[in-house]
Amino acid sequence: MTKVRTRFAPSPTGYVHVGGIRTALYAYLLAKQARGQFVLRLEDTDKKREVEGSDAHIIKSLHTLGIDYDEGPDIGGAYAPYRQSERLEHYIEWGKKLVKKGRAYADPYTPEEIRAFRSEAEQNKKAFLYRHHRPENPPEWDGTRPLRFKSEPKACAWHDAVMGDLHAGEEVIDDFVLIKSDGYPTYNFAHIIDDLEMEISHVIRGQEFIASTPNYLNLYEALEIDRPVLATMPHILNETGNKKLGKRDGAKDVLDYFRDGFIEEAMLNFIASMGWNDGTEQELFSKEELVSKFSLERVGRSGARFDEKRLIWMNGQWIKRLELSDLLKRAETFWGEAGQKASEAERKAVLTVVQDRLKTLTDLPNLTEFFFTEPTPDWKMVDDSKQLAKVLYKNRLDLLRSAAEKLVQVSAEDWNEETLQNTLNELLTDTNTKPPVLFGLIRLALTWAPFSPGLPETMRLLGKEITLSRLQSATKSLGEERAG
RNA sequence: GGUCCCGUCGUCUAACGGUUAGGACACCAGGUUUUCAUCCUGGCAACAGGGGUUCGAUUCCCCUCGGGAUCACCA
Repeated sequence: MTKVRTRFAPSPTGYVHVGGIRTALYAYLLAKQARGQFVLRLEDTDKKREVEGSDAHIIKSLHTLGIDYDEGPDIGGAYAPYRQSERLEHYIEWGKKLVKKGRAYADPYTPEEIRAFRSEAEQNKKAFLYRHHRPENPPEWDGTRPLRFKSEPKACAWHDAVMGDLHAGEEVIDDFVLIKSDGYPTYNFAHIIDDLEMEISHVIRGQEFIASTPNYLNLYEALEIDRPVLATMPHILNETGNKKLGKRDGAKDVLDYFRDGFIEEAMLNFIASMGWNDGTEQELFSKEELVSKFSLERVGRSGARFDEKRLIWMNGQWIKRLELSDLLKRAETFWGEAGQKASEAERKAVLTVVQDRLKTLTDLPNLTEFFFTEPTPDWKMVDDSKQLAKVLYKNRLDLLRSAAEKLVQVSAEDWNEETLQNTLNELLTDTNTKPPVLFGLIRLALTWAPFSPGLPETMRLLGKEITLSRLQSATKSLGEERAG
């Protein structure tokens, strides 16, 4: 097996969204699976579009997700530098080689002249091709004019590891710019040179590059070099499914998902499964499993929509599988105000009872804050509940009082889940009430939260004293509610 | 518009000529003498359309329709 080297080559023009991450992830998986290398290369050849700090942001995104590269701009490597702006002499050198071979020439036209050619072609309803205006005696290339590729138009067919056999006619072949007048190469040229020099074996990229691939093929030929394996990913579509996911349309920065309480296992699993599956009915894959099971052959050819509901479900699944100590660490920045101040032991105890219910870490305050601080009664929550809304003021009062009277009899030593459960059940018969009503009311009186752990668990953790005092303050607030 | 790619439940997908078209998310209904949530069980729900090829097409071919990408001194 030849060695596998893949790369992720973003341009530092901002953040990375899930589409970009998926491309990076697949390249990473492919390399790791073959015990090859995954490299990060920054394609910063358009200084106009460059966004300050985005290289650090991209690096952080990859680190956060655990997509670790073996070589890159910040860590170096045998093929350094990994920033295209630092490799300019390489492109110039190859450009000169092409000139010498008669396969590249300086562009003598001004931008205005080219615009004129273009509009003329458009008026005649013909596709504009620069090569129709190829100059007979181009000036010498001195670096101040664009260097253009002298293409050899012909139909071509090639194999793509994901898309299968692809083809295109000669009408798509043109004399594209290799090196711009500012001395920087275009993507079209730079990526080919870098992939060659960095010995990249597999190029994994988005569908938007299919259209220009025939031109790359033409260039590989002119350069007389072997091309890497090409693998083209279908796009990830936006939520409405009518467009490729893009920053302009509000595609989120992947780092935002972490801020929103998603964890890396879920993100990786979810992103990988948009367009890939192993053919079985398995839904949950760890990074290690992805590395061993991934294959380009099983990547689908049609675009996938981003379904956040599924991500949320998956996140809950992964949170559930976390070791408690691990969850504690990850939850650190997500606690509510009071939870923030609680001791580690308290947090741990609370986490134990809520772990199964967490979908995202941002659920934490809602689900736990009442354990640490006195909740504010909100009778609207009672009225919003189908069963509870029907329970009248007097009955509410009676139920809360009976609950307090009954629970006060449970001794501190017996304040455990089993006893509490039994006590609650007795209360059910005593008051001749249906569980949804009695327990629903007590749950709210104790937590005033939209959702919470089981009642006996909650009461045990709260302790006898707090449980009783909350029942009392609920009773009191009910009185005030009525008066007001 | 030219060129190219794609088309299975609402969504992510399995199927590589013969299946009651499978799973998951979402949704709905029950259950766990306990609410919300979790969990369990069940239900709803798809081969874009039309022609071929074949004993037999979701699967192969053609056309139509639909969706997307791309046509820069951006990547």
